[in-house]
Amino acid sequence: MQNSPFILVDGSSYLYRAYHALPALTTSKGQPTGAVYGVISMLRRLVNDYHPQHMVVVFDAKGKTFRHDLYPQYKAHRPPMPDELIQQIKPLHEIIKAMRIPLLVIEGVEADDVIGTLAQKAVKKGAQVLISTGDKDLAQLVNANVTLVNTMTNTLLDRRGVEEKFGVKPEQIVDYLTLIGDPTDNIPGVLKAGPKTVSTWLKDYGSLDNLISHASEITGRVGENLRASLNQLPLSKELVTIRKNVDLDIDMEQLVDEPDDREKLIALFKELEFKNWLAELLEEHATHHNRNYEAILDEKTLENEIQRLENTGIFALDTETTSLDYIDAELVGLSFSTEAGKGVYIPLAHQYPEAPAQLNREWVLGKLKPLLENTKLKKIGHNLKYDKEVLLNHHINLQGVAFDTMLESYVFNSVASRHNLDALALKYLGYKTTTYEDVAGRGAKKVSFQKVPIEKAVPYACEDADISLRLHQYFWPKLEDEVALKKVLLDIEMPLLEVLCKMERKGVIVDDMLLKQQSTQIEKHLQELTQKAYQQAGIAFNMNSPKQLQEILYEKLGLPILKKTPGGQPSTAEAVLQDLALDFPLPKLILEYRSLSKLKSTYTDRLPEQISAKTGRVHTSYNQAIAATGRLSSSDPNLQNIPIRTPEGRKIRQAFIAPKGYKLAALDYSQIELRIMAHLSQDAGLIRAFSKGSDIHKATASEIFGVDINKVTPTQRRKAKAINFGLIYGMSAFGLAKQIQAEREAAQAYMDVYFSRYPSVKVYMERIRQQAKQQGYVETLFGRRLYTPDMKSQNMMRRKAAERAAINAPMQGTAADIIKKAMIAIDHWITEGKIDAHMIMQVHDELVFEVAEPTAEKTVAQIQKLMENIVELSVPLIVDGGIGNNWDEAH
DNA sequence: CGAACGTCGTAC
DNA sequence: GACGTACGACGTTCGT
Repeated sequence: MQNSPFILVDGSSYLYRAYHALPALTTSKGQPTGAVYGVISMLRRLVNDYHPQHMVVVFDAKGKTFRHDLYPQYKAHRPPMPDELIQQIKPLHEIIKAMRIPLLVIEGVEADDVIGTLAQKAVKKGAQVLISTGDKDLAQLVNANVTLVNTMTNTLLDRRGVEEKFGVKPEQIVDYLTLIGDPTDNIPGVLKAGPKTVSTWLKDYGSLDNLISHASEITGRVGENLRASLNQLPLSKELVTIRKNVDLDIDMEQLVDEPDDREKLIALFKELEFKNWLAELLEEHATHHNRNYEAILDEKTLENEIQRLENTGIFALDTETTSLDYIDAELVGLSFSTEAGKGVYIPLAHQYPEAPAQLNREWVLGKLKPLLENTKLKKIGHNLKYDKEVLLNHHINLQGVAFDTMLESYVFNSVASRHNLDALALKYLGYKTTTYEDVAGRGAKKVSFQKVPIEKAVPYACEDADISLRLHQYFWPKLEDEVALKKVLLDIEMPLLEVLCKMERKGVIVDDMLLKQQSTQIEKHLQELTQKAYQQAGIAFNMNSPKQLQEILYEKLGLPILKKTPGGQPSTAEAVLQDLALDFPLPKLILEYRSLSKLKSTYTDRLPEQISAKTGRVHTSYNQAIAATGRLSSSDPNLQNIPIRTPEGRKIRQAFIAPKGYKLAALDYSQIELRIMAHLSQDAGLIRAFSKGSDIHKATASEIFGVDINKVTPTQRRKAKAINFGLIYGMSAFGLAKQIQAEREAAQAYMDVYFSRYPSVKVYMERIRQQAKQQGYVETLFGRRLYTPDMKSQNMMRRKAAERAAINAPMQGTAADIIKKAMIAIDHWITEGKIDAHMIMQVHDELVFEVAEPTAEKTVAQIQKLMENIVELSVPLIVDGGIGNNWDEAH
């Protein structure tokens, strides 16, 4: 480093070259960035290659220079700088400043002259100078101490290099350039004298002066041209000569490359969408950041740490485990953080050759148990439901779970695509975390966390606790300021975390023998269907492949194309096949095949595989921070989409059974979203219908078809039902038409009549649209917020979709809030009353319980009351309940 | 060979 | 183009 050169960068030459050489990059907003990118990548390379202590970037100033005074036609033919280039100068200068590289723009002189002067000064101070430029003119500055580098082409030019390239010595470059001239700068040379001729002349005569004295000796046309140019050559020489004595009031010692202004640089890279550099910067940010992470490997340190955590009273924690599956997961280590930037990691079960001795897991957990189970010590973490479950595997019941940053993020803005720690750190803290893949590998190379070396595990694990703490420090003040959001977090989501934890761990018994029987039956049926289909098609094909099916149906058999997929392909979707099935046999077979094959692959085959060997039950994961509206989602397996609508599908529910001495009870809210619509819109007609306890679809049919409620036909009710559901989903007349197989105009007429009968519903929908557009979000009854950024999208489709989502969200979201509140209340009631019942499943508007047989009826009746009275609306909430030996029977 | 994507189908 | 919210199976395509 001591010998690092003094680097002078000819910014202007690179700016032009980058602009012309590189593709015209722009940001998504259309700001041109190609030239900035080119110049900055060149600067970054220089810094990386040379680690210079002294460096300066020089740009031409705007306006005239002394050369214009000498020669008015100087650069007269230069076209003005293109707009796209002008726009890039400011951001470029800003980035260079943020990189803390000194930047010079001197009025009245060109960058070359500044560089020439600085080079001279630096050499006098004994420095080796490296001039980075794309301009050959600067070759005149090369000497024993000054070298050129073209960072774009990666070529160095020292004395020998100059001789090789130009055929003359560096001292002769000025004369060389004078004789050749420079058409771009409008500097005249000798006509017809190019590089070859001129280098020969200079080899023979040594210098321009000597050549001029012997001008008469030069033969031919060029000789004549030379003699004709004699008068203006001195001027040309003056123009091409780079000044080394510009008056610069600059202290060379101050031209120092300093550490970046990270924040500024991050902001600029974000703005210009230089994503790779941004990521790199954030990564460095993480590794270079002032962090204090330590492993705890001895008893004394652990005891001190426990004392410290107790004294602090609130801390973040995270667990490292052997598996993502919370039932099987075992602890590999634990991390804690009490202060941003600090963290400790207690490795407990790292196993690899040369792994250092770690504290005994049982001993550590014994020590930590009082701390973790202390309700007064507040815990912060990210997705603590998982940590709580893992700790339960070690007989520790984590208490004092005060803040879950995943839920904080979700309540703060549920629309964010993901709420995982890495994404949040980047989004809200500008912090690039070390990912699990970074320490444990990915794909085939992925190893268990046990195999991760402790020195790698420490920064990873501590970071998780540390970042969670910092995220809490970010979110909490913002949530505290918004009373409704704060309540959603503290009164709904945080308590629900505990309820879901119990439900997941309890699991549900699935009769695998029954499902396997069903699989066998389905398989037989599928075989038959396949054979029939092959006969119809005249060829064997993969019934599961939409692509092959498409070829058979539309190309081979020439069936009419009724609809195309968004990708432009003829659709083989259910609705389409249903239409085709009216006239052709194959589509009907396919439909039957598909529905059975779906049942088999997704349910009857898969569910038995998902029974835990450890508990003999199926344990789903309820995800609390996925659905933008506030609903839960379920996965691994998804127990929220078990079939019910068809008899064959329904049979799968018969495999969900209760243990001995218990029954399954299912309770669901009747028409909850429509009731919420009645409440939110305060539509008198709708409220009246619900209050009377009418069949709501019949009531609607009675209104829109103008018949007595007792005279409503099944068809009328079906249509009314379609309208009711369509409203909740923001459906258009087109959608409704398709749903009820009517003309668009007819559907529109139904909707018009509906709105005239229920005018407040129309007002309400319009109000929601307005609200979504103006304030950018809509709310549930309890103030849960859903942002609707696409309401202002230029894209009509996105805008319309955003409108529908905005209309649906308050209803779907309020329903979600209500059932969540009910779950919390029921859990509380079961615990307090020591009721022999377990909540085991939630399916959006339905709760499923295992209830002890003798008191099943009574228990269900009480749960029903709790559910119905959890909130008072302008219309009654009705809960239907059932009890049975399996889930199907319980309905 | 696995990741990413598209299509389809199940639920509320 | 046209119905909101999810999860997941399967096939296809793409890149390592």
